[in-house]
Amino acid sequence: MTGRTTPARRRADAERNIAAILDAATRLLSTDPDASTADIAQAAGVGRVTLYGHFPSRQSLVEAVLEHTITVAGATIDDRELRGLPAPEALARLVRSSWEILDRHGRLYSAAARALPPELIRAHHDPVLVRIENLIDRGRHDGDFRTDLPVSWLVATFYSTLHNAAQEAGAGRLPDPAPVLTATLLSLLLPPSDPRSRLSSS
Amino acid sequence: MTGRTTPARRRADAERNIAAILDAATRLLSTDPDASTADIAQAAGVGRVTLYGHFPSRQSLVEAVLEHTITVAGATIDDRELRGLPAPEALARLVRSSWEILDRHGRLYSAAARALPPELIRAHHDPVLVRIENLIDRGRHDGDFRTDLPVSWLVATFYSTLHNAAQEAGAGRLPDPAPVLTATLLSLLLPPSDPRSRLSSS
DNA sequence: ATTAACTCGTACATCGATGTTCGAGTTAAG
DNA sequence: CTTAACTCGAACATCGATGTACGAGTTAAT
Repeated sequence: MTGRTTPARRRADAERNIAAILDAATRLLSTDPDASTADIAQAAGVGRVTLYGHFPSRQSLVEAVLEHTITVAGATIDDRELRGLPAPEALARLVRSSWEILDRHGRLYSAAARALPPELIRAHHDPVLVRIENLIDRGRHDGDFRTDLPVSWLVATFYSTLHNAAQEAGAGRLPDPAPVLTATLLSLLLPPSDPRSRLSSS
Repeated sequence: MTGRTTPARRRADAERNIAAILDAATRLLSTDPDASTADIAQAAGVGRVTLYGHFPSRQSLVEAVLEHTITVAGATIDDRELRGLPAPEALARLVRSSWEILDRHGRLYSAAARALPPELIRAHHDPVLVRIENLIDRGRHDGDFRTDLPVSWLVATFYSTLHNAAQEAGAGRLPDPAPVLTATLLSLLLPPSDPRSRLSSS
């Protein structure tokens, strides 16, 4: 609820600052989930009081950032062109083009999890997560992805691996993440040929 | 430096409390990396002052916990019996028997990363991490594990997946983690048969 | 039984972060 | 140009966490 019930016409000035704050908060919170409002305000080139003028509490700011990130990521990860492709190819392209955005999305998501009550998190529908899940699901139905492991596990591992790659890349231990990431994710998702890596459906 | 330069004979009483504090700290910090000294003291059944009597600062406590965890994990993950086995089999057994300990080790490690300066972290040699790396390395030399991805990446992904499994299991989304985890890790480590999941060595 | 080690609660100083208030200055909008 | 919206810094209250000081009570060791 960042106040869009009434049009609430703001001055151009204010609008600009709100955007700057949101942007700075997104940037800072994705690297340090515990960034202070003071840091965020400074990074946005704005007084701390101004920040509180627009966001009544730190929590509401985090919430707005979450919503903002979900929107941005959802717009960027436009999968219309991926619809026609076989799932493995679609996933490879998706990762190659936007693993960074996906990772930031994931980080912000867990930053929000630290600062927001769980029910508030769950209240935000997350189209990105849904899309990933749909993609994996489609691959399974087409026989391109493995079906011996639960979908929820595959999705979780997908994000976990993404985050891991971003960490490693950030630490300089992984110069060119995209290809490595793609290979790893496909190893995870493609049907296992070796029986040792197949879950025996006891 | 938790003071083992001189024998420093302590009263049985004190010894017991130190153990209790260390134990409680390990327990709390592995779930919440930001647990307060007050919480830890209470969980240990000890006054906060007593805690500071043994550990001059929160930081030194975290450091002691890290060392303690490394020792315990190192003792439990005794791999003598795994030496003779082929790497994939060894890894499967290792995961099946001690993924929880490995995960706790990983969590504490990242908890320590939050509270300790990086150079202090690096100062603690970590036999567990080394062993995992050795195991993966051995598998690669034997032709059992893939060589198209960097070892450092495989190790990082190993831990990341472990942690992910613990998260999912904790949230009740993964009733029986061990087999799923084993299948996932082997998919990651075994040489890829499908060229789509193999890193093209450009 | 004596002593030294240890424990405990309470109280206090400090620090950093959140959120609020005030008042004076700027700036967009009509 | 006038007004209302907005911004800003400084100051303040509050809170929780860390770390210290004191003093009286327990408890292990010899």
